[in-house]
Amino acid sequence: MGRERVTVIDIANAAGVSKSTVSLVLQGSSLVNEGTRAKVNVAIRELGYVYNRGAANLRQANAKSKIVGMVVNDLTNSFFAELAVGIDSVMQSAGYVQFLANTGENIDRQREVIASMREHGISGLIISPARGTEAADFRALAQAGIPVVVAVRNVPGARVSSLTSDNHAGAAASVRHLAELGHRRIAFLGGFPDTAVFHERLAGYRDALSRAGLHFDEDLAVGAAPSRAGGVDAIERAMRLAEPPTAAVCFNDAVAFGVCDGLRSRRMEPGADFAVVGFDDVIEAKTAVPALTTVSVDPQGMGRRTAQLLLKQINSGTTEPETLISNVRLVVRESSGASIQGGVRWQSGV
Amino acid sequence: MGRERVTVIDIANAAGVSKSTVSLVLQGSSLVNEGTRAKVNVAIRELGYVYNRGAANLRQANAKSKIVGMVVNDLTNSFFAELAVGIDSVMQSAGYVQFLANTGENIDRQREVIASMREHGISGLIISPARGTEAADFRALAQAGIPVVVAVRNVPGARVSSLTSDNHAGAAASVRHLAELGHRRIAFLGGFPDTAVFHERLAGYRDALSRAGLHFDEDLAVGAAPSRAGGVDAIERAMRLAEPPTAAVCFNDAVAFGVCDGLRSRRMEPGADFAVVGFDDVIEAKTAVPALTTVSVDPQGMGRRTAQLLLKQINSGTTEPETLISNVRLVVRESSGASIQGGVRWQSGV
DNA sequence: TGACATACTTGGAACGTTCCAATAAATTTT
DNA sequence: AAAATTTATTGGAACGTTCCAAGTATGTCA
Repeated sequence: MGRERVTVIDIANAAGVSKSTVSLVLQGSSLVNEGTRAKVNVAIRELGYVYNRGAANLRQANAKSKIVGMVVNDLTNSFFAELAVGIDSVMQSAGYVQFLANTGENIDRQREVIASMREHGISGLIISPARGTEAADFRALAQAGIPVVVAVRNVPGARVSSLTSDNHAGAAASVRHLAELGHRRIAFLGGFPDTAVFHERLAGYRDALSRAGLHFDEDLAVGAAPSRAGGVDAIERAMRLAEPPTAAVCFNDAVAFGVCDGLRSRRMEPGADFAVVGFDDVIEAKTAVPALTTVSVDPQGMGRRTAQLLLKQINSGTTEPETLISNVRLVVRESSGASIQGGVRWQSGV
Repeated sequence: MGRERVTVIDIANAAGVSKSTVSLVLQGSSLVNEGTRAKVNVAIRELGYVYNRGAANLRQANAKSKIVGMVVNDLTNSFFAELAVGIDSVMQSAGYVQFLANTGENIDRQREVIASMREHGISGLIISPARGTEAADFRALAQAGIPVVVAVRNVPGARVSSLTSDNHAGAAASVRHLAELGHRRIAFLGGFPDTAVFHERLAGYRDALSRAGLHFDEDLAVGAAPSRAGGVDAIERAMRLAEPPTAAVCFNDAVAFGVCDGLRSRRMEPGADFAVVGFDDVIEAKTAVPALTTVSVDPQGMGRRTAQLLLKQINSGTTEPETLISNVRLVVRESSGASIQGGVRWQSGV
């Protein structure tokens, strides 16, 4: 099995040239004669030579390693899986290969994997940070001149690039949609008030409310875990109000599904008796019953843009932070009660 | 920014010892005096030293690189995302870091990423191969003594380890379940007949059929793309038969969801008017309406086992192929019509 | 013809680590 | 007290590549 490694020297001998010439061929230099190049390439093929990037990278200390790191907080969430696919497609085309690590919101794991990736010589990092990530977690990388792009979630105070979705606009569009359908009591359900994402979405909600001539009722903004269970909880608290809402903008799709569950246990049908709007447009959103009206953020596209941003920073050698905001768009389906009419109900998502 | 790299020599000078001693400390050797070790560790911390695994790996040519590769055919499929998470958790604990690449069933991409990973010095590869992968695609790796584990899908004729789920048993259990509910016309829907997985599941279906005293009707086995659209297609063809089925074992969950869609467009309610069983137990299976009865293969657990198998091979230095089959279990939910009774319906999956 | 440019090719040093054989100092054995 | 053993430390070579300065032919110009 494990034969001895074939090196440039072996192919130099086989081709009757020096190792320097072989190196030039490998780099596609125009300095080398066509005939020599052909001889070398033959030898490469015949001996089954495999380029050793580790060695190459060791020599050119300053140069880039063609490896980037990618750290996500929860890969089982299809949003992040899609994000990863988007990033991967761009990186592959650029000749990069990527490390992937899942932190599962565990901040110690996150620190470990970042350190490990650094030892392996990544030339850039894309991270969807675990909850509780601090600016300090990126300081070492920044000091070493390794560009970092934070995706999806923001880390307050960190001087790194970021790409987030337009939370403000998304929430605002949801409110506008519900107001146009005639709703006057629109709730904002779910989410932890200690995150930047929460505040951005809440602000979009408030702004659109006042723009629609509705006043902001503090009781209608009910925080809860950004999960299905949190959604159940939130809708229950909201419906116990003296003047309950007739519609809700939810923090994300998971909350929206929970709200639907909660409504049903009160014998109300989402879409018909109460309008629900989500955020994220996860895969299940369009196949759920009723199909979820939600804000689509195109995770793959976001992944691609994130990758491009990182590549730009790697190539330019700058660590100057850049902040991008990804457009979102409201996808109207059934849960907001707008499209329920004759038959369409079962067709969507096919 | 990009300060000069701190090397063992720098910390050797700072600590007043030789680079060799620093190296010993880094490797946790017991040869070095406690006091010296402490001095060195202080210097490491103060200078912000980062271990250069590339250089280390270059020296110990034979040794393992602490990098493994992972290639999947479709990361957007939550099955593979979960598989990746399972692999990741084991690899992280073992101090490995993994490359991830998504091929999207594109065999050329697959070849490229495998080559690229090899240049980067992976010491093992886990792959869920793209359709059309041949044994030859792994030959170079095998020759270099790099262990390969094929997961989920088999590659005929390849002398590499594999870990697949027990397709035969899963399909058989589904049939048994449906037969016990009184169904006599049970269809097998979806899947491409040119894959090993298809044949294994079909064989399980046939065996269980005859064991239940039912005869195999060729018309009831209808192939189709293993996707939601394929499921719609398959159920439509099946229902047009002179003697249509009353239940179906589906190739996978995507097909099962398509079958549900198709049934509804014929005004039949899956679970009540027709029994549907899926395969895979993807995340959406339990939250769908009706919740899907399906064969659970525990993708995360499979990922963990796959990773363990690869680690074993890396550590033992053997490329001797090993074939593992992962247990499966039928999860009875609503779509097979077995559990619909008073209230439970909306509770599941919350 | 000699000076000079052009087109290739090359040996050796360097990158940051580990390993080996050698050494020095402290301790034990004879 | 010399020899042997143990305990700690070390300089230099090596891993596979790239880069640099320098080399050898050729061809061109005055």
